[in-house]
This record gives sequence, C-alpha cells and structure tokens, in this order.
Amino acid sequence: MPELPEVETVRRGLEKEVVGLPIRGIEATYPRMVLTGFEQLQKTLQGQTITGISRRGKYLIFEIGEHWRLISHLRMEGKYRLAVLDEPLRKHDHLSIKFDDKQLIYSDVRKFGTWELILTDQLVSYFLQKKIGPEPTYEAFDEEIFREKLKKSTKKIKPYLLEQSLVTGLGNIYVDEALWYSKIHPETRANLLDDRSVHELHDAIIELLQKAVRLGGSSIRTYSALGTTGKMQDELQVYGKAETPCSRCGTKIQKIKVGGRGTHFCPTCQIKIG
DNA sequence: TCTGCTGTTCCTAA
DNA sequence: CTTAGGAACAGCAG
Repeated sequence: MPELPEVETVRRGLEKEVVGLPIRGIEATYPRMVLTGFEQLQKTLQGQTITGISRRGKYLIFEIGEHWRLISHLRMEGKYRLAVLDEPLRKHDHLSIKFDDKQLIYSDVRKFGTWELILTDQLVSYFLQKKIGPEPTYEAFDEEIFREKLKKSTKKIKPYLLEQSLVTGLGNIYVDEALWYSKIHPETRANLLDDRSVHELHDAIIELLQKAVRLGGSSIRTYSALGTTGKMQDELQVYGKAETPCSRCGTKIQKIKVGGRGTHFCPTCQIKIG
C-alpha cells in the first residue's frame, strides 16, 4: 500500500480503531518479519496499551505505553485489517494483535514488510540512521536545502527522489506524477536543474502528496483493509497511463525504465536536458 | 513453462 | 561517490 498518502490513510484508520486498547496477546505465523525478535515483542507488549499511532515518511509507528515504539513498514503490499477474535488467519496473514473483542491482522503477500520494536528513546536515531529526509510540508521541507543538495549531485532526479533522503514520502507513483507536474524529465541529472525547476518540483511534491492524503491515497490493487478506499487513482496524470494522451499537450505518455523502475512521462512536456 | 512486471528498501560490486 | 544489479517474496499477465 505504501507511499506516504496511503500510509497516512492507514494511520488514520488505525488511530480510530485501536488507540486506547490493551494488547491481550500477539500471534505470528511468520515471526521472522519481526526483525528485533518475535519472542521479545510478544513478551514486552503483552498487557500494554496502544497510546497512539504516528507516522514518519512511509513508516507507521505504534506508540505503546511510554517506553515502546513498534515501527511497521508495509513495503510493497503490507496491509492491516480488523477482524473478530475467532477469525482464523488466512494464507498471507503473518501477525495478529489480539485485543479484548477484536484483532488487528497484518497481511503481506510478498513478505517484504517488517516490524521493529524499539525504545522510545531510540526513535530519533532510528530515522537519522536511515537518512530519512523531511516530511513533505512547507514547514519541514526547506527549498534552499533541497536546492543545495541537488546542486551537488549528478544522480538522475527520479532515483534520487526515491531515496527518501531529500524528502520522504515519494514512491514510484507519486514521483512520476511530481516530475510531470514540474515538467522535468526523470533522467535529468540533479545538478542540471535550474532554480525555477527546483522551485516547481518542491511545490509540486508538497501539493501532490497533500492532495493525495486528502483523497485517502490511491487504491490500485485493493481488497477490504484499512486505507484501501482512496480516490487519488482517478487523479493520476501519468502513472499507468502509457500510450494515452498527456492531459496538457496530447502527446502519448511514454513508459521507460529508469533505475530499474517503470517510469511514465510525457516526452513533449518533460524535455531531457544534458 | 518461462519471462517480465509489480505502490520498497538494502546490500554488493564495479 | 555513483550506478547497476540483485536480493528478499509471491502472484499475475502474456
């Protein structure tokens, strides 16, 4: 499910459903996905109450009591859903948190998603170490700093944005969208972007992700789970639109490969420089 | 059956 | 430092 808007939508759903509930037990059919160890997680969280759900970039953070934070990353296909207590786990369900009268199930076909239990004290250093950049808001995402970083790099802009270090939250869908809005070719080297382009890109990222959050994210492959009823997929301009006309100029949207990822762009609006 | 594709991230090697 | 490529895993389309 995972770019920032989808993760934020899941966060809001979880917040409504599980905050304030004491954890009665945790079950795993795939304990290996708990990188910090399933047994310790089970022992530590038994009886503790979920006090909040927060988010940093694409990471969900379960706040558990004062001292513990459970960091959940959905990667490509992780999903949460609520179920009655006696519902058995299905094929791709890996973990379940049991409450008094319901359970929260984590399901993930590709098993890429992870859970990590850390002390609250370690939260800041966790994200520092992963080099997670600022949140995509006007307050946190400073255009000057963005411009200076871009100026010092010859990386292609698309893969660079996917690193999460310039700004966090973009994935393969929204990065293509943001580059289309700011009329930048995805293979443009970062240091070749002029100030005007950088400005447009900066604002496009913020506006696009904020709009996607407002619309509840994009639901591309969906079934009943928290955060899967978004409307943003109807607003996409290039992602998944290969061979259809660009809404700005009518040219057919092209699909190429950049940094190993499928990449959609308008060859007329997004001219390659350099 | 085989290939290539998929909303992510991390690691290695050149 | 940069990039490319592959790995983790499973399913789907052609």
